[in-house]
Amino acid sequence: MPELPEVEVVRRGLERWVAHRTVAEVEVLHPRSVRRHLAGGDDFAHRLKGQRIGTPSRRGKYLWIPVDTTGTAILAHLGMSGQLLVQPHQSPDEKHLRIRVRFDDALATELRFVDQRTFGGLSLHETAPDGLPDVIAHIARDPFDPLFDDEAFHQALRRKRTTIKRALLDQSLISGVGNIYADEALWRSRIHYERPTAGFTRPRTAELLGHIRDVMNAALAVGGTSFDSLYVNVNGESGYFDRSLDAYGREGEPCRRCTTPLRRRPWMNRSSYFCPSCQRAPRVSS
DNA sequence: ATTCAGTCCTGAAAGC
DNA sequence: TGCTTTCAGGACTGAA
Repeated sequence: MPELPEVEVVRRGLERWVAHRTVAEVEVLHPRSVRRHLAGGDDFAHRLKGQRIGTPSRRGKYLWIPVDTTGTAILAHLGMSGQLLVQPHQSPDEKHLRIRVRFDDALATELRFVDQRTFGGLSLHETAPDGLPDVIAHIARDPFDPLFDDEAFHQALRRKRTTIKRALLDQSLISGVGNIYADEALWRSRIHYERPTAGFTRPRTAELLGHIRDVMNAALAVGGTSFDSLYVNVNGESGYFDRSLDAYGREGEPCRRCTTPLRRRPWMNRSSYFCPSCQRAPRVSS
């Protein structure tokens, strides 16, 4: 489940292996993987052919590669199971290969978008003067963006009538945080996922942001998180951070702070993992 | 305006 | 054994 650290690992791989190459041909093998490209797969392939691509950027879980001189960029989202692989031409096609990009050079490698569940995809979009693809203008800066505004984030939390985990997953407030790192950062902060944001104090917001940055930095340091081999980075290597998780996926296992068994609660069609002792539920709900 | 449930998808694992 | 059900969940859509 790629979140910010995993996407950043992919971005770095793309920067190393495909930046500044010229596209020879694009093959779209599944229409759903280009569904955000409204003109369709043929148009996507045609527009990229012969174009030189630039250095990849990232905001939250989105990454994009500018297409030189066109004012557009290839936007990528990995969804749940997407991978961007750089593979030798002769490497056999992956079972869930959705898009292939061949290059006009002698490196003998191609870029492949592989995605079992097809929640992710590639598309081409116009870019704003700052380079941001227009369709992700609503995505907030992520906590590693130098222009992320901690104070503005705090004030936004205070204004909302929602609970903290919903807010963390709201990509228009803060981007890059998904279910896993939300649970991890809340555990580190000893905050229950249903705590209302309206009552957050400035120190509490600051501590939470600090833990979000810490846990994501730790994941980045080991190359991302992997649970079931669905996530592989651009060089085909899995991350190992899952062994370091303190909350996510640890139902019934002892809290590493207080030994209380962790709990799992169904939450918004997914799960929340927490320590019932360290992370006390707010007094009343609704 | 804001919040929130429903929807998409595949395959592993659990249930019967 | 083999079929059916459940679960994983990011982000968009449209309803309340």
